[in-house]
Amino acid sequence: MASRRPTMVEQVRNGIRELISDGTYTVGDQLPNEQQMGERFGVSRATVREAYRGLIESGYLARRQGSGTFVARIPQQHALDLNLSYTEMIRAAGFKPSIVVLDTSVRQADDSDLAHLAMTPGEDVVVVERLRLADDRPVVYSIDRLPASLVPPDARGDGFGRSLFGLLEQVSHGARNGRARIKPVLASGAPARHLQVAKGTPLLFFEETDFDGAGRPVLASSEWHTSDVFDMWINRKATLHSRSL
Amino acid sequence: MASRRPTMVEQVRNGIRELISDGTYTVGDQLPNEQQMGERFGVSRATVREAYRGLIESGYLARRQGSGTFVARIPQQHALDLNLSYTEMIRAAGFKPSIVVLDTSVRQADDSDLAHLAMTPGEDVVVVERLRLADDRPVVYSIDRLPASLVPPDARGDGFGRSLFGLLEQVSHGARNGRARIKPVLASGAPARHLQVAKGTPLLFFEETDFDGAGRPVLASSEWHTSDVFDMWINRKATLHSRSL
DNA sequence: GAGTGGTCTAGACCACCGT
DNA sequence: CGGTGGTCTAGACCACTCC
Repeated sequence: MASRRPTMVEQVRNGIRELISDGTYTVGDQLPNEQQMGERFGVSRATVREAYRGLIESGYLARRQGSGTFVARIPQQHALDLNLSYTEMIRAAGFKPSIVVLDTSVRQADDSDLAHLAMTPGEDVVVVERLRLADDRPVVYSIDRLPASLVPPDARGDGFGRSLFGLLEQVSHGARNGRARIKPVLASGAPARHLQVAKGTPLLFFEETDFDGAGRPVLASSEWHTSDVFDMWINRKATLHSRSL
Repeated sequence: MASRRPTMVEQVRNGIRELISDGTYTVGDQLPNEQQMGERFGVSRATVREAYRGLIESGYLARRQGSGTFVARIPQQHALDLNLSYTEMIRAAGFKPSIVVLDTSVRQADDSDLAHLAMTPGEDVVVVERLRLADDRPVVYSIDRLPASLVPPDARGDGFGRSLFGLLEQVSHGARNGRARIKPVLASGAPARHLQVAKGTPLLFFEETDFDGAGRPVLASSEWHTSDVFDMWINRKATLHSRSL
């Protein structure tokens, strides 16, 4: 796993991040235009443009045609659409994140697994039940499933006995994008018990599938979220939907 | 308001959409590579790349490095992050959308308006209370506020008496992106009554601000959503958050 | 009108994927 | 290995915003 030489775009992107974090530019400021920034880093305008694009997509910058590129007014670190990692979200919201593994097991894939994880009948799935905490307050109770075939062969001894959790961490770091169905529900049973809320408390329920870079499903999760510790955000944008499609 | 000449990128984008909607390529198919598609439309590779990029961002296509560009497996028309228009979402989910205006009024901006809509004390806001239906079943009850200053001068006669709703339509079509805080709540009061659900039914509550192309807030909404008529989706993606920012 | 981002070209080389 | 997308350059002109 030799570390790759960073691309020009990455170098420029990191350079810009540094210019912001060291206070050279701050929230609301206009950045140098694409040409000037290119000269500063010794790259072409197209390269700066690509670097800016990435920072815009992750919410750091905002572009306004005809006027300039600006440091975004609102830090959007814990928007659901820009982050797959609850650990990061909790940290970005200003809390200390932690995770408790409640249970781990291995079983045969059921119909839901076959559908969500593109598995074939008879394959095994690994199931992990976890609780996430923000400053020791429970905020997410989740049941995660992943194909056992994603386990490296050398870790498959005695029924995955050792660290299913480490495995899951490894898999979830490989996840690049996901698709969540969201739904409001009333707390009851295990979610209510683990999140330490009264039955009937409103919770957010997510049914999510995460995919790796190649578009393969690697993780299916059912998650129950409390809403009182920190806010959940979604960035929305209009896309031009053609009538013909 | 002369209609602009479509750019090459737009032409290519529409051409590709047509190739998909007429069945030349279907879900899961690999598209011609960037070079070939460029030859087909008589444009450079960079132009095709930009067209592909837009279609990927709106969920129609998926790119896999080293293998190709494909028609996305899953139509994502009614994902919350890719669509600002509930009318479109309802339609995409296969229902007939309609809207009932329950009430319209004008009042002075309160503190919440000042904060969300970047207004100055003493300005007026227009308030519209609406109910959206999917095949005549109520699905969203909302209270929308917008700065009265967005009303064209010639429509400002007698306290905006005529069609506040048409005005809101006009403004909301100008909205390009938004930011929603989501929260699960229990139905009660006006939302329960208008959505025709029992008190205590779990609802999704959105507190949303929408912005125009220049980043100006144009619309602040409080929305209560039922979850039983159609599903709400969020597309999520991992973004590389630097530790320094 | 000056300055900005938006589009576009032609060509090059690299990194990754599958066979 | 061949084919794909990913990166990068140098230069040009257009469209928009704001003074």
